[in-house]
Amino acid sequence: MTNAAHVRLRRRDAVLEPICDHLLAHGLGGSNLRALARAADTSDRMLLYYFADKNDLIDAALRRLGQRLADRLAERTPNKRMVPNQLADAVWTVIREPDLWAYKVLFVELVARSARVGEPYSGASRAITEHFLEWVSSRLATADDVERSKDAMDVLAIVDGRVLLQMALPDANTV
Amino acid sequence: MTNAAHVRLRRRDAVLEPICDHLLAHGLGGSNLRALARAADTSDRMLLYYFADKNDLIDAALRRLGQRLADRLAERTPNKRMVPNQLADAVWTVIREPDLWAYKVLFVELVARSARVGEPYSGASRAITEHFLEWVSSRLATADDVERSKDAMDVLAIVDGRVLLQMALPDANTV
DNA sequence: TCAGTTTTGTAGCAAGCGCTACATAGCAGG
DNA sequence: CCTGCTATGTAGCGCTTGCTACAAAACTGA
Repeated sequence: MTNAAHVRLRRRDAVLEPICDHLLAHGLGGSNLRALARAADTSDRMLLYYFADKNDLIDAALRRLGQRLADRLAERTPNKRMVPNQLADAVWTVIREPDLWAYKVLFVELVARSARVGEPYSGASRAITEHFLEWVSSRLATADDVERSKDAMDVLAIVDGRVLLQMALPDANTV
Repeated sequence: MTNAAHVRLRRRDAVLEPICDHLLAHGLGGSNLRALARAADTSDRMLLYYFADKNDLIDAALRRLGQRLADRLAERTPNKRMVPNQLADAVWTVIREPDLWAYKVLFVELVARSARVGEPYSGASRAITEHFLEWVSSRLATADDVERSKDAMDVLAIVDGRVLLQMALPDANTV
């Protein structure tokens, strides 16, 4: 019956939200099935009923987090097209707010894993990055398409570079 | 007797080299005591004889790796003082060579852990970063001291940003 | 040679992990 | 009410991990 499958999908979807929050708060390393189940007020047994395996669950959660980050950024960022350096500064300013900062910390962990472990991390990190790049691109004033996508990569590199430095030297005089 | 302790220290030192290599090749996540022992042609039992515990071992290895990275960079980089963008490009060019690239991948994993786990990762990542900053600073043409150390942070941020982007999108047209 | 110390091997513990087998409870249609 | 499917709890397996207990070997100084 299609209805049964449908209910399962809705449940799956609902459970994903608290799991994303747990992921943000404790990172990939602090997210085993039992802890995630507790966060979602269910059991590890049920998580593996909704999702094929842990990778499937993590993949879904990470993609949703990518979406959430882009949304929150869009909300808090001036809605006009800018020059690369302007945009980088704007994003950098917003992203240091504590709730958004957690996304970037998680992202760094994700990229590290994607380089070592591969799936599901590499797929998710690629998707999130491309998604982010697209959004950055949409806020850039650069006219030429090719040039604009290059600029977008520059913006992302600038922001991520500062993020990494800030993480390594938490109390350095921030730029 | 001092001699015994001395021998132990030498042994400790010798064992560290292959462990660094293993760390570079397999990352922190792929480095449990048994694997590290195999790499160093000894036993986990002996590693815990030379070092207080795993954290102690990892800490020592990471600090040595920081030293090694700075040395290798110095070898392959023009020995003259440069403007920030010049230096960033020079470092970026060198660091993409495969053997040096592994250092940066490991560094990203390290920073991710330092933000979540704390010691020994935060101590090591701070030490490595400061060491690196000092070296960058020594290659900068900037006259004023304060200004130069700011420039050094810029250089590091630029390079690390490109590293992270490259890791997330491995087959993107590199800048 | 012998006592005492340092070094090393063997074996295994306790905890955590992803995942599964099995049984039950709940609910649907006939 | 009965039958069959869906949903969920319980228990635990097999594996990995950091670390340790214990004893034997190897060495050292007298």
